[in-house]
Amino acid sequence: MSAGLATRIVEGGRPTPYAAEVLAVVDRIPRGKVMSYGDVAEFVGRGTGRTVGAVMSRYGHEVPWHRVVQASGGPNPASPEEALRRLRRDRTPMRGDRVDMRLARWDGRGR
DNA sequence: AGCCTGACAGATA
DNA sequence: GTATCTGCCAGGC
Repeated sequence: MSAGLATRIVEGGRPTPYAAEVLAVVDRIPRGKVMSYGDVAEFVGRGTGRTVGAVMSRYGHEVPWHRVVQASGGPNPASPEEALRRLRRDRTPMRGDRVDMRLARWDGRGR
């Protein structure tokens, strides 16, 4: 069985330049705001939601990972319960178990 | 250089 | 609301 991208995206345990850019953006998302995987890719200027997800699966623990959500507002699929707790703690605008993207989406400005 | 794998997203039924 | 399908692209092999 071969390792997936999530475990292969790094080399020598160090983030690739792309991974570092993704992490830098995620690290700046303010409390109460979120970005979708696709939003992060767009903001970084390369990659797609999939590649951002690959970075998050390997390095999520180093940043406010719960603030990266699905475009639908759905929480992090790896730890949805914990993600929801943290989002509520952040006072993120929610609609049930989904983030209200209209109110909570961060445009990358400020901070 | 080519193939493969994804913590995605939009379109469609 | 759900289920499929298709395009996407970085990175490891």
